[in-house]
Amino acid sequence: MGTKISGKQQSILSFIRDFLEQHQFPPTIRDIQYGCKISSTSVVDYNLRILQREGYLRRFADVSRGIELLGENQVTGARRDVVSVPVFGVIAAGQPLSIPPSDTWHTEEIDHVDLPSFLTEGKDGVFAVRVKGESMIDALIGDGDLVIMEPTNNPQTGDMVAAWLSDTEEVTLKHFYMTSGMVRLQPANATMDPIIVPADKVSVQGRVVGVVRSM
Amino acid sequence: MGTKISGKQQSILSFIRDFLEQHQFPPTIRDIQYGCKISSTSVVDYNLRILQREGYLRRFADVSRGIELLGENQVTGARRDVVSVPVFGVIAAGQPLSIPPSDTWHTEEIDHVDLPSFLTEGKDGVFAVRVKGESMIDALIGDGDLVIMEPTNNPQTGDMVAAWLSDTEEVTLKHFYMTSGMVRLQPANATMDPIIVPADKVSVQGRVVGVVRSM
DNA sequence: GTATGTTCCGAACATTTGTATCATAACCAG
DNA sequence: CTGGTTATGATACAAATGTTCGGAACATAC
Repeated sequence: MGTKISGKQQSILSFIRDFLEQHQFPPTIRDIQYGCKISSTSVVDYNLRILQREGYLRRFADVSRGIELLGENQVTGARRDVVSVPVFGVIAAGQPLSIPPSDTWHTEEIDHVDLPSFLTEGKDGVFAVRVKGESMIDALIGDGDLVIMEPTNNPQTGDMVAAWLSDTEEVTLKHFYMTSGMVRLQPANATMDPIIVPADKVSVQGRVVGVVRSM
Repeated sequence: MGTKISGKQQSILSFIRDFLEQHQFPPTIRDIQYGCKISSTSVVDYNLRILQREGYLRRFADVSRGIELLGENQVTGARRDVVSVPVFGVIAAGQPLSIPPSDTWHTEEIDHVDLPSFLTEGKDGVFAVRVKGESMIDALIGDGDLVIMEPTNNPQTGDMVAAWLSDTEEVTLKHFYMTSGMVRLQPANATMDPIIVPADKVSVQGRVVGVVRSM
């Protein structure tokens, strides 16, 4: 930001921020006028133009309340870095994880948790599962951890996936490698042996994109 | 919420949510009209009244874009389930972790990350440290993980703490037990041996309250 | 069928609200 | 002081936008 801004501009900026906190929409020019005890709408407009030129905010012409705070000033911005994802019951070694159809995700029955957006960036349909038991310690995942997953049917080589093994009837979290009809599931802990099974005995239920542990 | 809402109302609601995501202000009646392919503004108004009556949103009479989403639907707003915490460099086995004074936390030099509030609930002065290296795998913590900590000098028995061992000059994350002048540091992995050292050779730098892993 | 309530339509209306204009004051360098 | 830019004021205008209203279309119950 090139220049420093005047006291009046500072006051306008923080008024907009406060207004945005209280209501859920930006103020009008006149809201700012009264809020900052400015004598005329044109003065507000004048200063808003400067604030825009200096990169503090963005305006939309002819749009009522068309003010968007930028960068540091963003009030909703911090909250915008958050994504609410549904939590589907528990995942344990001995039971498949059932994923409800996505149109039911927003009912009250399903618990949600807010996650920082860097966990879900670029992913789609992300959901979370609570881990029960110690069966996934080899993936550095313990009892009570929240595993963040992205649904997928064709994982990339090396991805950590939640895989259902139809032979042993269990879910496991391992790194995925596909080689000529066979699937190798490699524990994150290198000292442990991989599982190698025919591709048709494995169904991948999702790709692990993150883990959250709370103590 | 008492009644179920119609498909059109559902569509209006999610349009508002999407609009709020993209811009930083709610849509006008006509925005909704075109966005949801509704034939008249009065129909939008009609359905908005219902949505308000059912508690999905709140409207401000005669105020342009005077729509506020409520509860579940809230995109931006008085939502406080997120906390922004500072991230202090890296923590590695071989180096002490230096915690800057708290009055410098909000400068731009320091990286921040938004965390779901359930991780920091009831805690004070929470900060995060990025883990480098595999030295903490016995605590189910891997390379690149983000460890969330609460500063403390007198940890409770059983807490997982970040401890600096002055003898070996290293930081380690272990469960803390104090017995008559001696401190026992117990790895989370039960098969590994605890470290037992005199209390004056240990300085506890913080209590681990959570872990976040992103892949 | 009739009756009744809900949902929708189109258009007109009234207010809100951004923008433009012009004049004046304040400031600053020369 | 004098010319320039910058900041302020008051007001008017036009576009954006919420609201209203009579009636049509549709469903549901009697």
